[in-house]
Amino acid sequence: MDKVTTEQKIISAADNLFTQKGYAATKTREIADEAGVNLALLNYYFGSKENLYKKVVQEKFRMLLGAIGPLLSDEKVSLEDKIRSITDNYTKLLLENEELPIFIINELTVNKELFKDITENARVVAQPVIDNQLKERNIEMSAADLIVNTLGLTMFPFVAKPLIVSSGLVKEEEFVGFVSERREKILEWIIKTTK
Amino acid sequence: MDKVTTEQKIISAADNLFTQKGYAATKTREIADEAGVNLALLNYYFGSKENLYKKVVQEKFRMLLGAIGPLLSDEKVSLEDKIRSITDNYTKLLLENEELPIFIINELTVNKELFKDITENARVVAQPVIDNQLKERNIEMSAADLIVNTLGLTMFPFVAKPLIVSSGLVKEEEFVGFVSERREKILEWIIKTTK
DNA sequence: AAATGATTTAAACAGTTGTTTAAAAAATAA
DNA sequence: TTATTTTTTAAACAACTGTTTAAATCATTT
Repeated sequence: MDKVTTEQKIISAADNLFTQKGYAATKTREIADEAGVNLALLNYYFGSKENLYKKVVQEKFRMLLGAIGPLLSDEKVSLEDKIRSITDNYTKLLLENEELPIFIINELTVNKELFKDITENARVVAQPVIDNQLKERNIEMSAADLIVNTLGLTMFPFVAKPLIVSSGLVKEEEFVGFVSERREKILEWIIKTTK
Repeated sequence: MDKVTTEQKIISAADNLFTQKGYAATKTREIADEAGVNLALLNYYFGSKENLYKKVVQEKFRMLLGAIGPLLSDEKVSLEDKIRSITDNYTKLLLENEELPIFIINELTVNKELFKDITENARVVAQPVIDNQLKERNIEMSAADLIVNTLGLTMFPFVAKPLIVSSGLVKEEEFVGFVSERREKILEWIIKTTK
């Protein structure tokens, strides 16, 4: 009873190809082939390549922001828990979607126009809350630095994976272990930097 | 006496467009237009679009690796000086070439084939040296973590700039100040994490 | 000045691109 | 069943792609 609709087949194929090769390098005929579907059906169901792309991008954005967005601005969540949430949620998410940050960042750079409507709704209002929490505990670091450091230590290995692996710093087969072990260390590191 | 050769005009235009929009989205006619040069001259001087692209990529790679490569494996350079060199050199380099890391990382992901010959010559052999320096000073951190942390804290703001700015964490006009101030703090942070 | 080579040009080439069309097939409703 | 709508198909479309051609222009050498 597994009825995969034509729309789903197309979305899934488009997802694979767009995240792998980017917007411009992905051809509509490729998507149709990978989906095992007639070319004209892309336009029948989604109108245009650009529209199909936006569908994929919006979903990726939700994944990336939904993983931490609400948590950060919650006053009842302690600083430690926030940091732990970021590292835990993102390490888990990115292990399952290694291509996610590169795709988001690159397409955000290359296709700025296509993203405007999405990013305008994504403003994080967490800064004042975190600034307060830092002040209460007499930590002199800014919220921006704290968040960027936590995100950087967590996400950078995934973003720079091709660089890290090709330079021999971490071998491909060690990568999962490498980032998994970091997950536990990052909270300790971050706490040390605030003292 | 400023004779800019046709080759230079083409390379410069190609550099701009490739780093801005990636390989597939950049059209040869665009490059010719931006260079103010006849379309056929791209092939006359560089043979093909792919060849022209490789010229640009190799130069970018040299910039990114040349900035720290030799330093890291030098036993006479202390750990502190290595970290300081990474943050200083990269902050300076990336302030002048903000698009560099995204370009390298993305094209390394999307156009793996085009990079094989380049990356194979780029192996960093710094790990054993740094591991020794860490052991001598009774620091329990691994070389991989130390390098990834230092690179991450330094480069991540540039890599994730579109994300950081569009989320409102740091405003566009504050960005230069933000990364400049981080440059001095990163060494302190890194040292704290090793204690 | 004439001859030779390097550079530049406009035009054309063959293949690819995203999209549309009109007819066929399949699914649903009457 | 027949009628109607939805889905799928093969073919065509016009525009765009990277590249090549052959002639024109320019610079250099004899």
